[in-house]
Amino acid sequence: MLQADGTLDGERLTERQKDVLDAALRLLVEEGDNLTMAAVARRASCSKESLYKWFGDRDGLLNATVRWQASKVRVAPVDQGKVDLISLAESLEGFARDWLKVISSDTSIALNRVAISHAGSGRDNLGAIVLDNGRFALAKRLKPVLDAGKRSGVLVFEDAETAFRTFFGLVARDVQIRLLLGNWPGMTEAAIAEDAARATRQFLALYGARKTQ
Amino acid sequence: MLQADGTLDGERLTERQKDVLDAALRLLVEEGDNLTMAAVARRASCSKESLYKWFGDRDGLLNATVRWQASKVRVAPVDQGKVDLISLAESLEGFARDWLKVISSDTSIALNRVAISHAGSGRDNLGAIVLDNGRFALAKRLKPVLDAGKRSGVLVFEDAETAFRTFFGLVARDVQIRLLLGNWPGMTEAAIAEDAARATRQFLALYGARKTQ
DNA sequence: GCCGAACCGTAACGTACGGTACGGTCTGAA
DNA sequence: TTCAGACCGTACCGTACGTTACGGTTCGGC
Repeated sequence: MLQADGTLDGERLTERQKDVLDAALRLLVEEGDNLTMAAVARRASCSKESLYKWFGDRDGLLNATVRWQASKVRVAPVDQGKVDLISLAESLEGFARDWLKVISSDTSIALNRVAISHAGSGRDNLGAIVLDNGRFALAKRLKPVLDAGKRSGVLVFEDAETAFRTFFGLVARDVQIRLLLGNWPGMTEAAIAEDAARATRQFLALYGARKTQ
Repeated sequence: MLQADGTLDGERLTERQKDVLDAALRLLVEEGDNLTMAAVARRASCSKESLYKWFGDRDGLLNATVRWQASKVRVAPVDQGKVDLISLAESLEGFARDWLKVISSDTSIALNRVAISHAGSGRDNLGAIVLDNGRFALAKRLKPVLDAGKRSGVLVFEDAETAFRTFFGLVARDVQIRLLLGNWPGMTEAAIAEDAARATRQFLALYGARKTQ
């Protein structure tokens, strides 16, 4: 079983269980929400009995799988040393690239799909987990950068939250919803880079102190 | 049965069938994808046999329901007469308000959820239908406005598609994905108006010819 | 009034799948 | 050697639900 408090959860998992969750995750990417307990057991070469012993029930398994993937994506905080405009722009562009790469990845799409499918039905909603480790984690990492830019006079805004959300919108646009709905075969590396650059340029045009360049 | 060609489809439906689809739609909003044929029949006061006769199978019923709702949202094209900046801004703001109202509505959330749940599994993907009548329909209505603004010198851009997508991103930001994932109790009328105004302001700051005001 | 079509309500069928039980195997400790 | 625990594989159970079948009712046309 997995602890219910929403705190750190990568712990308390044996290596075997992690392997099983990896198998479940791969299966989730391939088959979507209509995976069966038997299929997971077969893929992971474990017994259904063990699945139920470890994760309680199907919802528990899905929950653990989502948490397991989330715990893998946790990233290091960024350095706030440099605050000039070009380094800030580079930082923003990096964030944009990373985010686009994440939301266009197979696993992100699969996880968001299953979380959306279960929205408002499962007792513990996967949507909150996905959001916490996706959009909200991004905000938590990006806001210090924005604040640093504001303190150093490179950026000007009053509310960091709305500034972040504007950046978010400029980066993501309609990409995520289209991918979730099955549109678009997938974004190439070049398209991601171009989109990130454009979004950064537009964001600086809106929130940059003065167009020094 | 419903014709398979993706053309206009509000036709070929008797009033009775439309009532049934309305009932199915309400049930879809309430219960999500886990609605049962029996529940639809009970809610619509019709027999399961009729459901199967009219719509083939469960997928067919879902498909018809989505198409039915889509056919109801079809809107009139906008007038392109006025092209000065303030009327253009008003027009954009109206689009933004409408779009925010749509994506935060119960039925839109429910339809997107079921379309996402079935992405890549159902033989006819609901995702395409939802996109065609949502994001793509919006683009088709908005682009003439953007082009008119460009011709009259109020807006300056090279590609209408990317301009539209920027506007889309500025309006929607993280609203839709958060709603689909179960976050946010719902946007108030005031918040929608404020967001629409902000998005329009930002879009004009990026694509307006010169800040005449 | 009679007939067939359309339809309602309900009962029944088949099956996929969540969940459980159980026998067999391995391992590590006493 | 033996015992306990963890685990695999598989068979099994119960049920929900998609799908079909059928008797009864309404209704429009002759």
